[in-house]
Amino acid sequence: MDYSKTLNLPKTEFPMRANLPEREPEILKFWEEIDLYRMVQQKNAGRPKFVLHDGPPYANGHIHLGTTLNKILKDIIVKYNSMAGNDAPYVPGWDTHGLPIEQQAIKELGLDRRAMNPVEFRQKCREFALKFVNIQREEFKRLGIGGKWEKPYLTLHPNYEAVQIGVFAEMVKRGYVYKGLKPVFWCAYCETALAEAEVEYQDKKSPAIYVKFPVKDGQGLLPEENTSIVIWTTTPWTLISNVALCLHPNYNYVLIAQEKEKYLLAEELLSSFAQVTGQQNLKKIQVFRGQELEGITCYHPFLDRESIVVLGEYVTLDTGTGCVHIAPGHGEEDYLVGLQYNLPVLSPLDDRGYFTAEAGKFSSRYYTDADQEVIAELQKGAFLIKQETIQHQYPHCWRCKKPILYRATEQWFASIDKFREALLQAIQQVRWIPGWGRDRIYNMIAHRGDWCISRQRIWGVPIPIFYCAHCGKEVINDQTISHLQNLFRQYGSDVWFAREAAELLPPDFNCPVCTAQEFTKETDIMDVWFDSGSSHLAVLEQPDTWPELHWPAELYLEGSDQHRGWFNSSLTTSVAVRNKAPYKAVLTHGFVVDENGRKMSKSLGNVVDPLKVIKQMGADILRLWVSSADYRDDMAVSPNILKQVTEAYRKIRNTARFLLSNLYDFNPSVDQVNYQELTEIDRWALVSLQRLIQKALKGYYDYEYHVVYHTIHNFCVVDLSALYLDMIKDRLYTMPAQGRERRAAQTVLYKTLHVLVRILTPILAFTTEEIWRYLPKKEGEPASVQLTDLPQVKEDYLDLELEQKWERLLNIRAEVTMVCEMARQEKLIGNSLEAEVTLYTSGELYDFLRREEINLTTIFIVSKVNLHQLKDGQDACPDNNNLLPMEKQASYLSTAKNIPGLVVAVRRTKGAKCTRCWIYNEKVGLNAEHPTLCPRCLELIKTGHFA
RNA sequence: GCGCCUGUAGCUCAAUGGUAGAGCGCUACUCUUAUAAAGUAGACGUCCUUGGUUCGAAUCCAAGCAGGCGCACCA
Repeated sequence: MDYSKTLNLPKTEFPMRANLPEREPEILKFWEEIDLYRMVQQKNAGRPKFVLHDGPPYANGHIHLGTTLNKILKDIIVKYNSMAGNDAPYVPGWDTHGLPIEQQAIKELGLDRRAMNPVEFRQKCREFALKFVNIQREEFKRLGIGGKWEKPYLTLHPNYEAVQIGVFAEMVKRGYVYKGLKPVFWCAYCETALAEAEVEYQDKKSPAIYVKFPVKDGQGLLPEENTSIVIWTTTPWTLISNVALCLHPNYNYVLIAQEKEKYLLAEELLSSFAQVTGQQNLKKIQVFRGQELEGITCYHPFLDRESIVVLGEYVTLDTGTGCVHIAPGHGEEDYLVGLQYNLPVLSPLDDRGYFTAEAGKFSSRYYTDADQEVIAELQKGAFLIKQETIQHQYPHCWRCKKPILYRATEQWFASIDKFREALLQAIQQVRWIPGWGRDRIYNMIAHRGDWCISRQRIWGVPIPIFYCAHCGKEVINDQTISHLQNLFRQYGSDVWFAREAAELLPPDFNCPVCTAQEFTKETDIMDVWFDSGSSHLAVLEQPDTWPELHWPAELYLEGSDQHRGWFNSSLTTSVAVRNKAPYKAVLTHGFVVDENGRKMSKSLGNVVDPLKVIKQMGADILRLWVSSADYRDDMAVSPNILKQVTEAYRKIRNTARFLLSNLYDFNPSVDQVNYQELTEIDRWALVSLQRLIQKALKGYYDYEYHVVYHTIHNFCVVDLSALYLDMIKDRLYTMPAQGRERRAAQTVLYKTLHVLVRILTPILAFTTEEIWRYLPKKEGEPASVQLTDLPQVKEDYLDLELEQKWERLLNIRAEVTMVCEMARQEKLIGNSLEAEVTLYTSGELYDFLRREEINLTTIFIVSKVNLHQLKDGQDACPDNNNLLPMEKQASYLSTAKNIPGLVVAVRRTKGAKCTRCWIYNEKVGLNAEHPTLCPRCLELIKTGHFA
């Protein structure tokens, strides 16, 4: 007879193979059909708000692994909060303005922006940006990210722009904005000022020259005759704008003589100077302290101009001569020194990098071409000591990759100094995770210069300032701004480019200064960092559009590079107009690197494309990867690592599948067994489950998802797969289907899966939904697992005494399985059910085992366990005299090392295998009708009590 | 160059200053009633390096190396 028909073997439709690339889109469709995000919001209405404000990715390409990591982390946080008693809305956003989009639009659409009218050009940029918003939106959704995708925020939305110019105006009102002539990074090719963030450093070859500045007035310290201060520069063209020479106040400068000439330079650089220039026989005449020489004047070598000696701490001695030529119009530090000494700022260059008439004989030359002319000019006057070519790192435009220059132009600035203290104080009110983020942004703010807000570009939000055509005064006030805001809300910022100034001002508007009625408008637009930096007001505080949000946000979460970026610009605008940070906490993550810790780059060939991973393995694999590692550090990814993640995924999935397959006939509403009626093994499983909940919830709470991952994975592998599930198989398969014993095990399986599926939901969004569909439901349970709440620890299940006892039992079990393995190696047994185990022990341990005796075969999963008490004084050393005669032939192991006082002996059981339950029993064969059954199975079959 | 962070088994992570652990992967074995599953066992570590503090250092300190991020690469 085939007794397997009388067993309750596992059964489920839940597929073992995930086939995520095909299954996930189905689930996505389901979520859309039921409008899951809205349902989650409804479920959480009235709960405490947890607003995670989305940092807007830039809409100019497909998503990459960095944005994937960021968005998945955000989604885990939002899903966790949504299931942990909070109302956690998520409004995604995009950064849609700026130079990169302009340039890509130009390139991809073949536009000539000079030939187009600005409104038309902006339309193309908008289309380009919106195209990628749509692409990225679908890509993010595919990752399982939940949010208000149908109503995201875009920095190009009319209302957003209106709020943004309001922020700017408020800053003007508070006196934080000024127009200044200041050197900024300038790209002559792109014809615009660049933000610091838009600059990258690359190798460049430059001429390096040593130049003589003849002393005009040595102030009694330096002789004037044939005496020069020697400077070194790698940008000869900037000499045209030279107005000073800078020395370090505390360095020694030496006056040396070579033949008739005398040179002044830093003492420490004398030898390198001699070497480079090939000058020999240099005689030291006198040594000065830099600060002594302040105020000495020199002749400009080829212009009719004086150059004065000034002092600066920033002068270094690594290259050059320790004497730095100063052109305040062409360098940040030059400019600062210039301010200190009230030096003129010369910057005779136009937007395209050509010298203006102001440059005299150099006018209309391209600035780099002027290098040679300057050198020629120096040679002509014998002011050039030496020329060489050096390779150094030089700032380049991040878009066109061309070298850039420093150029003083009229720009609008935010004066950080005016509210730096407030910024620093606001930083102290924020929780920075990890803690070092605070120091990082604090130091950054403490040292940053003024914020250059202007960009000489088209695709952005205009700086909303008018100029009186009569008196030239700039005009911006509540009246003009609120009028403009209305226009922006109606027409978007395009209106600024489409209309003349008069059509942008309130009717009959007069200049507040001179009452004139004619105006021009500012042509600069704002830095895109001002766009995204205004999002906290343009999004969080717009109840008409997003009533679910509030200001300030509970959390910002971005990569650690955003300390200088979005965290910074958002803080700046927020403190400027609200005196407070826009976020209560800031969490940062590291960057994606390869398995060797190197950054991803095309040239290294180590780039992992998330879209490919989704196609090949599924989004849940990416989500599990994000959860698997500690993101506060850099996150490594490689095919090998993804493979490992996939293995873990399979284990989790298959564990869930096994639980499901044993719940096929279980109705939680009627079949659950009371705690009091559970076996000890079951209760122990529930203790383990509580430990899982504890650890996982703490991991979520602490933003440590790798702890959650490891805890869950470990639980599946050890507590369930290796222990509990293995131990209860007999009960599940062979005992009466509806009997208390089997229902007890099923009760635990059910509770376990119900916990597992929920506690995994923030991470494995798709798979948990799939599991949820198969899970036996009680009435009233929601259609999506995301509409449930996370499990809580049930204190009643935390039986500490039981837990301790089981720790001991499992240690003994480990010992037994090891001895079984030895027996197996010796081909004494195969399946552990072929083993009969004898435990030799005494004293307390014997008493302990005696009390647990009935459970031991189940725990060890063997057919028989004998307990043998050693006599007093006998120890449990592997002394054959201690063993029963039959065990002398058996495989055995002393375990004095691991479990003192215990010897485990294993032999092949004498009984025969019951063909129903596979347990070996000496009484198999006694019944003629069922000669292959053990007494237990016989009883069940005879009474028909197995269904 | 400067600042911050990181550096434990092939991988992902643990380890109040007290004999370095887990899981995965790998190898071998077992099972065939979770089966493109499941169980058991085994091997695998100069805890980045070098100094120092300490009775004792993966852990504290210093220097260095490697990687990441940021600042600056100036003249």
